[in-house]
Order: sequence, then structure tokens, then C-alpha cells
Amino acid sequence: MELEKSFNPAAIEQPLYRHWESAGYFKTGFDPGKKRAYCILMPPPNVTGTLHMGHGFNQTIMDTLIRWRRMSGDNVLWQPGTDHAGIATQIVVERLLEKEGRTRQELGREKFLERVWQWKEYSGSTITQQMRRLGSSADWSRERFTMDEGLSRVVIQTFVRLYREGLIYRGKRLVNWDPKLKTAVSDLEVSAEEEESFLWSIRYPLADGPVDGVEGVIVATTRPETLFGDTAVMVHPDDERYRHLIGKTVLLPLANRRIPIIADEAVDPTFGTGCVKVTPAHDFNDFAVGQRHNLPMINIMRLDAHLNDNVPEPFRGLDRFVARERVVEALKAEGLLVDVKPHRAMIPRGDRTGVVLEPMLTDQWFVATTKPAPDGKSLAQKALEAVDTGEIRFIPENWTNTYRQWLTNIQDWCISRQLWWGHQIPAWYAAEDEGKENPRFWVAHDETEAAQLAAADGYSGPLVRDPDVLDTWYSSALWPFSTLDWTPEYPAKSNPALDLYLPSSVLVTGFDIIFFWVARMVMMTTHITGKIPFRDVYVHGLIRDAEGQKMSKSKGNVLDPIDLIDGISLDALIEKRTFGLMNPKQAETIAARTRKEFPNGIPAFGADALRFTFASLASPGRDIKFDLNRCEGYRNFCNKLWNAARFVLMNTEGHDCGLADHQPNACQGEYLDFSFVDRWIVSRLQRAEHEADQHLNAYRFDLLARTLYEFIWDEYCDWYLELAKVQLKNGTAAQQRATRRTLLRVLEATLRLAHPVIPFITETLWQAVAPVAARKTTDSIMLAPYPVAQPERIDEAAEAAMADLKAIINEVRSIRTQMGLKPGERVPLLVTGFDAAQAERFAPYIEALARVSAVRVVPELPEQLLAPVAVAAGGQWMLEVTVDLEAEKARLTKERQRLTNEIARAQGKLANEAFVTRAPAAVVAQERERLAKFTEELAQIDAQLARLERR
RNA sequence: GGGUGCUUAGCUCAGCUGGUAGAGCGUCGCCCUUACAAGGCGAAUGUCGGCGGUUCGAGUCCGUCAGCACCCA
Repeated sequence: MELEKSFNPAAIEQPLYRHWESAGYFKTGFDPGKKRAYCILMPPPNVTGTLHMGHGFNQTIMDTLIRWRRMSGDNVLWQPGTDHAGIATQIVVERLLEKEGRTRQELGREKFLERVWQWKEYSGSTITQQMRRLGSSADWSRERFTMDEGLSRVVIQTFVRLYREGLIYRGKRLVNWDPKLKTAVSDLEVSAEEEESFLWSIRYPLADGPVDGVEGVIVATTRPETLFGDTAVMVHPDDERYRHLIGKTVLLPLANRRIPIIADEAVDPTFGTGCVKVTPAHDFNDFAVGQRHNLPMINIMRLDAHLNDNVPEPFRGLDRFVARERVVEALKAEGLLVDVKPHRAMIPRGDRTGVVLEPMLTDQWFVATTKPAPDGKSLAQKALEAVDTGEIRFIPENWTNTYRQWLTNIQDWCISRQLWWGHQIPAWYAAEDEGKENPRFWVAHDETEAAQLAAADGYSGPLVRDPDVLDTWYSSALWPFSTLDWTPEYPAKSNPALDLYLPSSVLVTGFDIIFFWVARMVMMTTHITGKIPFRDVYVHGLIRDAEGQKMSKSKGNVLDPIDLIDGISLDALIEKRTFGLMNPKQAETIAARTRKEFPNGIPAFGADALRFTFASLASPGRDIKFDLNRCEGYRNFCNKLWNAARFVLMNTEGHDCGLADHQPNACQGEYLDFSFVDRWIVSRLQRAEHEADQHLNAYRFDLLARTLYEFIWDEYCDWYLELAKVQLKNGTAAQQRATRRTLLRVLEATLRLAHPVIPFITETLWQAVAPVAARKTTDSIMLAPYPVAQPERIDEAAEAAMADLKAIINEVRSIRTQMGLKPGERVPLLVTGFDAAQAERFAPYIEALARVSAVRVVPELPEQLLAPVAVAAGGQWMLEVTVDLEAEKARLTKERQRLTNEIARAQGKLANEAFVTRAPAAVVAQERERLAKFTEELAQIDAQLARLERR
């Protein structure tokens, strides 16, 4: 097979992937003969979304694990799928309609949903196609979608069950209301940030005239427009300033309604005036106060956050922020506004829309997270126990704290959304109760069942289904079992997928969705199935740009993984980054910035280089500043590997590579004659294999990448290939055979070792190398066994010899440069104090790699020669060139100084009695060895210096 | 206010259970030596954020302070 002269990812990736997929290599193993089942659930991305760097990172890690376990012989399932992303998708489709000048209300629910499904069909495979570009080897034949029939059925079944167990309830509660979307959102979907605002102080006059000369109380508020909903003012019971006013009545400004002054510990007497207004229907704290004190709840807002008819006429219908201004003006006019001062307040905004959320009293559905289930334990409790017992393990471990903290302070989960796109809530109301405060309703699997239940309750009229849908995360929480075709009869009735893959092995996810997804999956799965959803949770960081900024459309710093794979021109990149901005004014800044950062656009790095970059940056517990230079470096690494394989093929194809059957003793030198160099690289391979195994087991992809990089580049390419050239040139037939065999076998194993991280290049090279190496036992490297270290092949003697050889070559190279020798200049190398036989064995290698003309063993270095001497591997190595006496003296003196320092340090340690007696023996011994070695080297340097002095 | 993480060479980061400070990129030399110039060889660069403690020994453990980032309230 002919390989191109340099690595060209574009030529190999897509055809290879198509082949893998069509050959069925990604298919789930249901093979009962395999011992271990290994399963990863793909976090379902938004079905209409596109791939971003976070996905790329996440996919790389999962695919690396999956390929590793698949090659290791496990029964593997990587379960892919997508999520319907209720709000996000509905927004997108509504925007499409907007362009046509229509609204969903005009269209009606049914037609609107048709449009959403159309959109889903159109864009739904974009992201999964992009995942394929990364090489993700998920079992696409099992792909699921949260709105699929099967998954939707599980949603209904679990909902009905939880309702009947009392763990789902309907109630009028204060919820976070997004007035733009006109839906409730859960507390997790709120992002509260400090913003500049004001604190208004308002006088509420005492209704029945002054008390002890006091005409009224002054309340401080950040939201004056809500005063129409006030049903009390509140002070701290111990606050001396107000004690005598508790129980009195004030007149609510502008509304002239009488409300009481109440006392509650919740008041912070040091904040503002120490007297606050209580608006139970529009503030979470006040809601609780209202319940404690049995206060009326007055809702003063419509669902679009305009004031309703519960406020005085002039303010009706006003937007809340307009109303705020008008209220302040009116108060001013009436002389009731006492003070205004700037104030930083936490403002809750919807994470989707960015609008200020409104606490709104509405009927919603909730999952009761802390209420005991029929078995006595609450959902939160079960989720906590799964982690406390160690059944579920977080990696890194400290995420356990975050998880635990959230679950111990958890609120009930608001799961209803006033949207159309999603799973409609399976509850049916008595039509005749419509508009009533507490309509009768029945929760059932379908309308027929609901009608039966209604009939049992004596209602036989028409039913109306609850129009609301469920939070998307509700269906995501069921993912670990809904994707495996769970049915309510489980475990009495099961299936092979559930049996093998529940619980799954590891969940790979970003820390940002521990609450949204991870904790909820644990709650739901443990409660519904009695099993944990997964054993390990590998939590990784977020991908940020080179400056550490979060990547976002509005900042214009987004990188698309596909662009890193294929490359992109500057113009196309600018076009992409400035297209469809919320605020088009940013376009210029973004374009300028992009021009500066990528003056030549982005070159094509290929999927392997991108994956290797992600892997190498995956240090635990850290966000990642994505550095394009790293990516380029790893593209170069791929090219290096590519060319190494070319070299090996060039030197092995058509030759006797020592792969014929032979008697065991024939590899002692007759048929195959392995040198210490051959044994060394094989030994190093074992170590690399062992390290790779450790790092994969520990989820240390960064260290795995480093192991691969160092072994391939620093050991195999920089040393072994160069030394092999010598053996191929000078060796006997048996030595050449041994060299070729080693070149091939080590490369072949290395390709398998690296395959989980860089699948495309390794497969391509393996297809060429494996047949020559007589290792092509499977159709694809994906199916070949993952290398396992053989400790018996670790060869300490060969490693020691190699360490000496490296040290000698390095020293000689170093003095060559210092003496200013050109690479082409070859001079003899004299050695003394070094084993003659070993020197002879080393000679050809040294001659080639250190570029010397000959290595000559001499009894002692020639006195008359003014030449540089290096001390290495116990010997003195003299490069036979004439140098300047003073320069050489200076060089040796510097070296002498270094050794003297080392010796002093070692001696200092060993002279310390505490060290000698208390430090472990091995450490002391090691220190003694170092001292001996340095002393020896110093003696040699001194000898050479003395020789120079004698001149 | 509570919690977490980070601070190591110009930049981005490793450094496992404490035992002589590392890599990549960048920089500076010399080389197109037929696997690779997306390369080879060599070189320079660090009071490991500050202070204190434990220890024979601290980048590594403990405390504290400072700065940065994030999460929760």
C-alpha cells in the first residue's frame, strides 16, 4: 500500500468512517460469551443544535473510552440520542414563523407542532452527522430521541406512577415566570446576577392617625411597582424602633388599602429602614411570610408582566417597568417618596431569554423531591445514598460535595412548561370545571383511562387535557432506562439491553449539568428501576477560548470543531461569526478580533489532531483554554507517526522481516539476532502499554496523550528508528531480520495503543502495516485487541545500556555544537575508562547518531591533544578536534562547578545524621550513589583540566 | 455570607501516595543528513503567589493572607 508523502486527514477520514459504520463495527455487543459489559450513555444534545467545542471534547473522551473497552473485548454499548429541547426548539421555530409574519397562536397547536417536527426532520441529523466527523463510534442503529414513541410512553408511565405515589402533584405556587416565553421555568433555569438598581424608601402612613407622634412607617423596596400587591408591612419583633407599632394598620399608598404591620424574624433590621413591604404573590420570601401569617395573596400581574385589574385604574395594563416609573412619580407627587438611593440588587433572569423573571402565582406541576416515597425514602434521599454508599463515584471526587450540597437543599422541581413542544402532561380536567379555582382532574395513561377514573368519581362529562408540557429535563432524567426499552413490568420483565447495560459504566459530562441532569437521573432511575443509572461520573471542564473567555455567539469567539477539522478561510470564519448576531453592531469588533487572531484563517488539522488536543488538555478539575497552537502541534505529531510508518514500510515490504515460523532457539541469533536496542524499544513499549492502561482506568486522558506522544516521538522515532537504520545498514542477515521484525511489531502495537484517541490515522496505517507485520487478524484495528503489557519483556539490562548510549550520544552532540562543528564534519571520537567491548558494540550507533568518523578505545587520552572531552556513562569521550585552550578550560570549569555544587548538596544531606537515620534506606542509598557518580565525574573532569594545565 | 477550583519557564499546562523542578508552543544558534522542514541537532529561561507550620527533607501535606475564576444563597 502506498502512503502519501505527508499526512492528509481530509483524504482518509470520511471514507473510513462510512466504512466502519456500514460494516457494523459500532453495533452493540450482546454477546453473552463476553465477560464484561461496558456502556456509556451519550448526553443527548439538542436535536436541532449544532456541534460546539464542548461536544467535541465530551465526544472525544467517550469515544476514547468506548474504543478502548471494545478493543479490550468488552460487550460495548455506546447509546446515542438527541433531546427535543422544548424551549430552545420552540423559540427557533417561532422565529421562523416570525419571518413569515405569523405566530404560533395563529397557526394553532396542531399545525405548529407539525412545523416543529418538520424542522426537526430537516435539522435533526446535523449534530449527529457532525459527531460522526469526530469519529464517534456510537451505535447509531440504536439512536433515540426523547420525543420518540417509546420514550414518550416511558414519560407517561413514570408520570402516572409518580403521581399515584404522591411524588408528583399539582399546585398553585409561586414559580419563576418568564414573561417573554410565558412559561414557568425551574429554579435551575434562573441566573441571578447583581445589577445596578435603586432602593426606594416609601412612607406608608398609619391608617388611624399618628401613634406617639409617628405618622407612618418607611419601607425600603427595590420593586415599588409591586406595592399594589402588598398585604402587610413587616418589622423584626425585637426592633425597638417599631415594637409599639406591631399590630397597627397602615394605609397602602396609591391604593388606599388598609394593611397590618406584622412582626417576623425574617426581617433584617439593619437593611434599609428595617421595615419591609410584604407582597406574597410576587416575591419568594414574602410568599413564605404570607403563608406563615395567613396573609391574602393578591396577584397584580398578567402573564405578560403587565399590571392587571387588581391595581388602581391609572396603572392598569402598564408594563412592569413603566409601572415602576409611574408609581415612583405618583408617590413623589403625594409626598410619600422619602428617599432614592443607588443599590446593587440580585436580578433573576431567564437563562434562555435574558429577560427579568417574575415570581408568579400559577398552577403548576411539581416533582416532590423530599417527600418520602411509599418505600419511605424521598427521591433526594435515594440520590444521596447512591453516592454516600460509594455505588456512584464522581471523578474528580470533589464534585461529590457539589452534588450532595445541592441535593440536601433541593426544592421541589417545577416540571410543567407553558409550551407546546414537549410531552403533554397526562392529566384530564372536567370540562365543566374550566375556570374554577380547583378543577377536578384525573391523571392517566390516556384519555380512555382518564374517563374511567372520572366515571368512578361520578363525572361523565367531557374531559380537557392539560395543555402544558413537561420540562425537557424530565425526559432526560429517564434516559438511562428509557433508551434501553424499559417497561413498567421491570424487573419481572426485562430485556438483554437492560440486563447488560443498566447501570451503565460511566457518564461523561460537564459540571454545568450536574444538577440539571446527573442528579435528576440518579433520583429518577433509582426510584423507578431500583438501580443506579451509572457507576462512575466523569466530570470535565468547559472549553474556553485562548483568553479563558467562555465561547459565545455574542462575543464572537466561538470555534467550530468542524472548522478545526476541515480548516476555514478567514473570510468564511468572519462571515460565520458575524452572521445572525442579536446585536449587529458587534459585527465590526468581532471581525477585527477574528482578523487579528486568525490572520490566515484556520488550517485543516483533521479529527485525529483535534481529538488528541482534547485528550491532552483533559486535566481533571480544570476548564480548558483552547490553544490552537497545541492543535497544530498534534497535527505535526500525526504527521510524524505517518512518516514513521512510511519509513518502516519502505524498509520492510519485500524484505525478510523475520516473521517466518521458527524454533524458539533460532531467535537466539541464528534466524533472528536481537540487539539491546531492539530489546530496549520492546521494553519501553511494555512500559508505555502499562501506563496507557493505568491512565485509561484513571480517566487521565492528558497523561495518556503524553505517554503516547513521548513513546512515539521521543523513543520510537527519535531513537529507535535512527538506531534501526544503523542495524539495517551494518547488520548481519539475522540482525536485519530482527530489526525489521521489531520495527513492524512495535509500530503495529503502537497503532493499536493509540487508536482510541486517534482512530483515523491509526486505522489507515494499520491497514498497511498489520499485513506486513503478520498481525492482520481482524478486518479493522477497531476490532483488534488492545495491547496489554507483558512485564516479562521489560529488559532492565537493555534499558541500562540504552541509557548509556543515549548519554554518550547526547554529550558528544552537545560538545559538537559548543565547538561549532557543522553537522557534516566528522571527526574521530576517543574513549577511555569505558568497557572496550561495550564501546565496540556502541561504535556504529555513535558514529551514525553523533556523526563521528570512528570510535577508538584508548588506554588514556592523548596528552598533547587540545580537544574537548565529555564525561558520560563512566567514560571520558574526546572529540578529536583542536579547540581554543581557554575556551575549553572555561567549559570544563563550568562543568566542574556544576558537579561541585551537586557534590556539596549530596554531602550535606549525607552529613546530616537525621537524614541518614530517618530517611528511608533507599533514599539514602540513592543519595550515596549520586555522590559516588558525581565524585567520579569530577575526578575525570579534573584529570582533563590537569592535562590542559600542563600544556 | 457558604462552597469549590486555580496561582510552576515569555505563553498554555504536567508534576501520582513529600525524596535532585518537566513538556509543548515560542525564542536563539547550526543543518534541506532521501521517513518526516508539519523536520533534525543543540542552547537559554523558574527565590514553584506571599508568610508561617509539620518533617531529616515541602512545588507536593497543614494553617493563613492576597489575587483570579466559578457555583450556591
